[in-house]
Amino acid sequence: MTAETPRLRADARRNVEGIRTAALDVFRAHGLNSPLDEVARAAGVSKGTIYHRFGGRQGLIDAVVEELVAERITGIITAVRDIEDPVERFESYLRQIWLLQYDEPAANDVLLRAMPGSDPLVALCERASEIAGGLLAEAQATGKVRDDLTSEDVYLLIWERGIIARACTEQPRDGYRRRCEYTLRGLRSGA
Amino acid sequence: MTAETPRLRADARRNVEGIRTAALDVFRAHGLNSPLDEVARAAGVSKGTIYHRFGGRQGLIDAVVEELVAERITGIITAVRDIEDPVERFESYLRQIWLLQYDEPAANDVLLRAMPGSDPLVALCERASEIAGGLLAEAQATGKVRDDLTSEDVYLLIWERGIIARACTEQPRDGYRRRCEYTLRGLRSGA
DNA sequence: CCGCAACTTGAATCCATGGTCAAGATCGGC
DNA sequence: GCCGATCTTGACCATGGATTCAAGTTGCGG
Repeated sequence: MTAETPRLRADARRNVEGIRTAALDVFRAHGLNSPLDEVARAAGVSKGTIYHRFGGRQGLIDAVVEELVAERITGIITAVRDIEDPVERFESYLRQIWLLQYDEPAANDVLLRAMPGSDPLVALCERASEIAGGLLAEAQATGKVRDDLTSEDVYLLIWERGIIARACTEQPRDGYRRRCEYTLRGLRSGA
Repeated sequence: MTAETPRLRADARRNVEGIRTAALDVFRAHGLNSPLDEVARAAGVSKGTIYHRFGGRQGLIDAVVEELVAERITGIITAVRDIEDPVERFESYLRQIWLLQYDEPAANDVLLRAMPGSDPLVALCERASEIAGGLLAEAQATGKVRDDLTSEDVYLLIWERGIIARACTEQPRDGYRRRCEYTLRGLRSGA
């Protein structure tokens, strides 16, 4: 694993690292659809180099996604496990995912399945979806969460938030968060 | 008012009408950002003619917006007036606006204030916002609607729905509607 | 019917982005 | 140090939409 490829020339290795770093910055700030030109500029190379080294946007994303996003999402998944109350657990999961979508455009792109070509991403999304389904079922079992809510709904609620978060750059985080709470509140069983 | 402009030649008048009609169709179907090419094709003229006659997208929009959208929105406003229960009235207003946003991309563009240059649109939006504020206040007075909800929130809830509706083309109307209900439900006072 | 003003056209320009590639620059083994 | 293999560059093409305008077409008053 340390040297599967014939080994790169020193300058190439330096560039690969520089590009990865730049991509992390740019993607974090503006999402996975940022112009590659911008990444190139940030890395101090020309975009041709990115295509040469990573084969295009998809390859570049694959090369940084783990560090960029995966740990954030798995972090939420594990953090939520410790919560006792199933309702609390379910709501906390959604809340955190929704905030992640606001805070990290790149994570948002991943959750929106904006990159259907990337295997690790798809896997991650599916894992998250399954988890959400489980949390939902447990929460519903308490009778405190609407039972007409489906896994599909939850997926779509996340999708909707993603769309919003994308457009939200200007909007203050606090209002966003509050409106998330309203929706969350609406998922509880009726009075 | 019948003939302020020197009077158009017959073919020009015919074209103006044709373009207006085509624009109504196209805008209704794909929103106010549809390529002008498409409008031109539908009208059987070249896009140059649209620029010549209307001075560009903005002018074209101004020329059709009344017929396109205004009556839909004012229709909702008046329809809602007859509802007795303030809570019901408020919720019905939101519900109908949200569905309008799904059903008519053009109306949605208007509500999203996507065209800040057009006076009648801005006026219409402001009127709608005021109405919404009033409905909210009355609904809150019953104690059945969260009193931490602000007019600003309501505006933003509509904005959020608009963003979603824009991206929603594929999504079934029914799910959209259901998720609207969830949010609506979340606006009621807590248990 | 003429002839000009009014109209229309579509080719041209611009912009922003994704993506490619021949040619020149540089590394590093010998 | 030399020279070929490896890298990088930046100019180039393509796409899709907005916008303009010179040149050609057409209505219509006289």
